[in-house]
Amino acid sequence: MAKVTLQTIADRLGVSRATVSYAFSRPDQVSAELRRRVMEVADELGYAGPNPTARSLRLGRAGALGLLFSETLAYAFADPYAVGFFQGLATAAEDAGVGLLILPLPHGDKRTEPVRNAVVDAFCVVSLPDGHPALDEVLGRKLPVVVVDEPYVPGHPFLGIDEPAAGALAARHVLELGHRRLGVAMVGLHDDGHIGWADVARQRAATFEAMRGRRDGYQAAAEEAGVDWAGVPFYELSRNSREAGRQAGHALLARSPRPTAILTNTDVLALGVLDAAADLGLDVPGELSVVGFSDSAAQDAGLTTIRQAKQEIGAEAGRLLLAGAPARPERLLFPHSLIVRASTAPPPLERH
Amino acid sequence: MAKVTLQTIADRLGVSRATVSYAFSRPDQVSAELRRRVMEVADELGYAGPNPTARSLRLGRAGALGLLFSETLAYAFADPYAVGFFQGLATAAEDAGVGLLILPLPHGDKRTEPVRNAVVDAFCVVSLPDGHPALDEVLGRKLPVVVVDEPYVPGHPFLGIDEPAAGALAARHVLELGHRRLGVAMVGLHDDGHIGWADVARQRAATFEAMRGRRDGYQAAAEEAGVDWAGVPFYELSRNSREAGRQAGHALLARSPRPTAILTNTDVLALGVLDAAADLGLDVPGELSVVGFSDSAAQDAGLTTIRQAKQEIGAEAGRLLLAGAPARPERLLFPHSLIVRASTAPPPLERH
DNA sequence: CCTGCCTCCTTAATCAATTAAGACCTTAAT
DNA sequence: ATTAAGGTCTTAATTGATTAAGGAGGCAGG
Repeated sequence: MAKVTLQTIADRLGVSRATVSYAFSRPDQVSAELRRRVMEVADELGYAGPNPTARSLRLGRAGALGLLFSETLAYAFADPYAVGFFQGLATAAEDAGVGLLILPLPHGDKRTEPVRNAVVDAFCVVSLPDGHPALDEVLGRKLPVVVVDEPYVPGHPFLGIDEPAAGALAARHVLELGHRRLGVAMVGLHDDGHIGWADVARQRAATFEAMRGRRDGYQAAAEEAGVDWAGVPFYELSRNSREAGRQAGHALLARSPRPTAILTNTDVLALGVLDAAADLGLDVPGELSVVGFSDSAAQDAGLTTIRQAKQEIGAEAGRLLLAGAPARPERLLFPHSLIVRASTAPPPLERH
Repeated sequence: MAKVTLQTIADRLGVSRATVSYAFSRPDQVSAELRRRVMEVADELGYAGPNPTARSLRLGRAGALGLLFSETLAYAFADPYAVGFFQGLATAAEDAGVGLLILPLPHGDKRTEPVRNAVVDAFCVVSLPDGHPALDEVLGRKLPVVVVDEPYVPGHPFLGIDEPAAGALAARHVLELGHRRLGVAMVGLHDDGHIGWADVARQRAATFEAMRGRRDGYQAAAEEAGVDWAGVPFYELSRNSREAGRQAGHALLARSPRPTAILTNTDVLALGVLDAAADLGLDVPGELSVVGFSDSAAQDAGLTTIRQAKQEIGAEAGRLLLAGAPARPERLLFPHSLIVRASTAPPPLERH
């Protein structure tokens, strides 16, 4: 079965290729009778319709939006925050009738061919660490780009929240409740797979801008309240999973003196910290307060968290990229808010 | 800024287009010195690299896998079963270095251009109702296709579980515990948005093959145990959400006599039924048993459910499509198993 | 009969690359 | 001096479509 193209059909009918093309894509340009015959022959020969790649080439549009995640896809789909963002973006893509091309970025691997070869009209970059090679590759494509959450790339629209402000809001909440012995569990600061305590220098050196900003907010609020940040135990994770959160929880809760409030930068991590507290028979919020982030998995667990407009961000990213006119390079900050649920309360009274 | 192509660079350097192409894609075919100059000029002119569409056309490979869902994307991402499947497929795509092109299929709309124009090497179709127009469109593309869950398309590989057997397994579990008054809540039977009671005729006429099979399993097990199926209240939903499950739960639990066991075809629905039970102050499993499906959201809630190998199915689908050699059109059934947790128990004793 | 206007179709340029085959020059071996 | 072998670049065919411009024929109106 040789390849069937427009030309094959044209030859069969003794007409020109152009005519066959018109029969498919502009029926009014061709007599009904001939069109019928074209379709008949196409059917007979098993023609698969105008080749989309050739069509794309000629028309100069790919009909797809490229999507880049730092994490492997398997992991990205597991993160409720990412899923929320996806939903928003997908809705925008749907409205525009374009596909969403999800590009894999294998972990350590530096293969960026998928980005170089992606047949897309624009890129949406989500949470790439500072200086990730794929980002250069994307910018090299000279297509419209928006960046979500991180990193900020001058000259392209940026969508996200005011991370330091959001972090400070979370921290201030427990500080205002009276907590002074804080603990922090964070994921997504570095790319190196490190798990364990992180000192202030390492915290500051985080390669992921958004998380770095979030942490800066924690610290600023703590210092504002007179808490010495260097004394705050800070546990770093490499995977955003409930199990990882539990591990961090155990590490933090084993400290003496034990923290009375733990800040986490994802809800999933916070759930794990709650697991750890349960393991130790600690009452939440009586003996321990826990704050999550994103309001992605928090509701059922009664978790206090920071809500961010995931879906709105995704939808707006899609809209910017599909609008036709190139978007102005603005820094668009979306609202966030503190959602107080049942995982935070004033600290237990000190014993004397 | 005019368009920059290989030719632009070639003209600038007074060499042929072929040479420039070689400089980019086969460095060993060109002297180091010339290659350096090519790169220099490319940089200077702001060349974005070989056009992926043209490249795709020439090479005859798109570097992407098309993915089709019946649901809108926003909804698909919200379903934990779908997410699990995604993860498996994404991993396979990642390994092969190809992208995943997610194609939108707007709800009622019959626009199938996205499928016609998708630049992909193969399609993976997931859970399309019988006779969905997009399926014809996909088959018309004459590319490799695998179908997951439904519908079965002769001539193409099919991946899924033995739905009637899995359904029967779920039903048999509660029947063996002694339940005789069953209730059923199902989603994804029809495409018409109907919410409410469904009689046997309507149940049988379901356009989604997998769910139809699952239901057949329920009925077979019930009749095997001597339960009259026509007397089993059957509530149909159009959305797979916790809230929908709650609605179905209330409808079913308001029946007299009240069912002692409720079968649902998704875990999310089952959670909603548990909510309804809680609303009514019913003890689960003391007064009511609930069975979910998929083991996607069941663990934390202690839900008895049927586990299916979501990720494995996704991974295998990817492998089949990316293997190079066309896959044999087999019906691949993956294992499923009953996971008994805390939501099922023998029915309460009858009062006299 | 001539003109103008449709309708239907063809011609040919264009989109932006890849790559087998061949030309040309230099160097090394016989 | 002759031949072979490399290295470097060019020629030209190929991938599969879209579409502006133009031509041929039919038909109506002046």
